[in-house]
Amino acid sequence: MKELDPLLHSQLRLAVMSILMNVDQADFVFLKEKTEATAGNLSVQLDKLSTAGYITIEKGFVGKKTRTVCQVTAQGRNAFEEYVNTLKEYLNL
Amino acid sequence: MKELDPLLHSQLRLAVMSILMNVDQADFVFLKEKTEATAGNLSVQLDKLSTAGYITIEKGFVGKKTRTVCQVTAQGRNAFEEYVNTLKEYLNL
DNA sequence: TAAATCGGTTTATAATATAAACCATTGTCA
DNA sequence: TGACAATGGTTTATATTATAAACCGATTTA
Repeated sequence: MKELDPLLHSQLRLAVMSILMNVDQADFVFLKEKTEATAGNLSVQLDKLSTAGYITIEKGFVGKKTRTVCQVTAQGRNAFEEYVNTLKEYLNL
Repeated sequence: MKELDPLLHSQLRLAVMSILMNVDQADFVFLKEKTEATAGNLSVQLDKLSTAGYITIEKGFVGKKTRTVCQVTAQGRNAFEEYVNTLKEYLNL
């Protein structure tokens, strides 16, 4: 049985990736609302995804407020698809 | 976003459940070979599934050797199916 | 200007997964 | 026979992970 990418096999990170796969880009606040995660947890998991090269994180401003925008990378997309395929074997889909 | 049953959202436990869903019953040695898990890890995870009521564990003998046989329960079956459905939402399947 | 809010990050803790060490019984073969 | 390996596990210690709590600087609000 193939290994399930441990970076994706985490509820919150998977939720984030799932959102980013459909949305082209999303900011911190949006992800927080959608996933209902705490800010701290989200921050940590975003870092991990970013360190792995699965997403990019851009910190900018909107007026005077900071804004953190995330986007899935090609590598992240591949990893996600591979994860889905592996999972299908586990689930008999 | 719905929660993913944390008892199933674990690589080894998911692998075990996946096998048991297709096989009516399986013994410890078989599960160990199929999943390539260490005996200790498998033992712990089987206990958790059993404590949760997702599988039954029967210890018996074949000749003089012990034999531990596992089977998925109705509750386990339901949980697995629910898990699959929830996951589909994450993966857009 | 004090207090609350926004948008986060850092850090401490709880939970989880995993492997290493161990145990009892059985087989092996010198 | 008696030492040693193998089988079929369990228990326990450790590494990893997830999570929330505490914190921080800037901004708005009263």
